[in-house]
Amino acid sequence: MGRSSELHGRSSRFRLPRGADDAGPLPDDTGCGVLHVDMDAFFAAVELRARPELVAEPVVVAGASQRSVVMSANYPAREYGIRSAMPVAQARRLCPRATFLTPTRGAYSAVSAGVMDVFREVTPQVEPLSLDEAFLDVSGALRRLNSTPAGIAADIRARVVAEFGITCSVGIAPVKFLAKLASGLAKPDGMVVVPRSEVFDFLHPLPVSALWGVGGRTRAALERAGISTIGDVAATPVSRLKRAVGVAAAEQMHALASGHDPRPVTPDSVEKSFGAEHTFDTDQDDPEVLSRELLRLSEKVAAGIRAKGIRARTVSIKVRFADFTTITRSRSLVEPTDVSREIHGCARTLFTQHTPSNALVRLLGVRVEGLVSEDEGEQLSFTGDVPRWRDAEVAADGARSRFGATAVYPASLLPPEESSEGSG
DNA sequence: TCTGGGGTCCTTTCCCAA
DNA sequence: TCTGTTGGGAAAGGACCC
Repeated sequence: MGRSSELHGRSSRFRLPRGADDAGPLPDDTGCGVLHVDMDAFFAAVELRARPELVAEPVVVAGASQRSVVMSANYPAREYGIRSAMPVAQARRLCPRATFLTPTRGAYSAVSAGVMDVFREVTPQVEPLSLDEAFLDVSGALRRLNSTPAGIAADIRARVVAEFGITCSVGIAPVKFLAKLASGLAKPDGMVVVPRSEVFDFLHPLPVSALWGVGGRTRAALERAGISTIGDVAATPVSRLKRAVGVAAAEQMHALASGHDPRPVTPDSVEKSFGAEHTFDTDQDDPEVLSRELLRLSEKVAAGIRAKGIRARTVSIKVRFADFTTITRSRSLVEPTDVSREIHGCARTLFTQHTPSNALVRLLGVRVEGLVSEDEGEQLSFTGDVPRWRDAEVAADGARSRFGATAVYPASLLPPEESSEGSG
């Protein structure tokens, strides 16, 4: 999703027209071991399976709150200029007759898991990037499947449509970054091969914003230095790039622009952090509301890491004020924890230390970092009540998994009249 | 126009210890 | 003992991605 639209119209000779993958001859894909598969308008496509009458109409998936943004828009909606991450109010102005659907909890994960299983039948070398996209390294599977990368891509596309009723696009290239660019150009419902011999013809006319890691700020900095295409980046000395964008970005950018991307497809990436955040419908300064939200987020984070069997060493909070300025504050614990009472205690301390009591708050977030597996993070220094709190929270996890997410929660999360009656 | 929620990675700054 | 340097880790924030 995202930036493919600005790339379209360029390098279109690399794109296989719809149907070409099972009809005409496939292009030279020798040495193109990496596939990037990306679902087309994923959330909208999943919703439209249940609403086939809307397929040709503009459809937007977005939250119901006034402050929601577009999560996904189908291609008819995109013709009106609607894009993901756009405020819903703006999307309604662009296309008042569009159908706005609220996301179906759980549906996208289920479809995603099924699609990823299809990929893993092709090769174990599958690296999911998000619910709707993944890299596959098929170089080790060619002989076993007696196929080519483009042939495998065509099979995957056919299976995803047949089994899940949604379309996907595939980029096929020698390295990850090129495969990802190629899938963007393939959208919607197509595939693009970047033959090894034509990497520079494909890459160098593209705008710098097509490079991984180049967003609005970096593009502006590059343009100030007179650099606007990927070919310009490749032709610019690294020392000059470093002055424009910093050391790490310059080195990465120059390598990518030269067609180098040493990153392997890695199936087992380790998570670095886990968090939850919430934007209020209206800005809040009520200490009661803010405190309750901080507890809810801490509970959610703690339950999340317990479910994954991990503990966290560092707790951080995020506070966005009414004027959209945002602070993050963090603190490391003596021992890693997965107990919400401890996470909440730390989050509450950070919040009271760093937020003026009358501040209007737009968003609150709780995140944990420094993750270790449960056995690594054995809590030897537990004192007093902590093990009992942990036992209680684990028991609540069990009840929630059997009776639903709202089965058990702290009394302080109940509306005032209920909590005063002591239920919960 | 009015900006979600989930993440990763990098840079800068500060503090502490050697 | 005092001062300066260096290096590492933690914290904070920014940019970016989907």
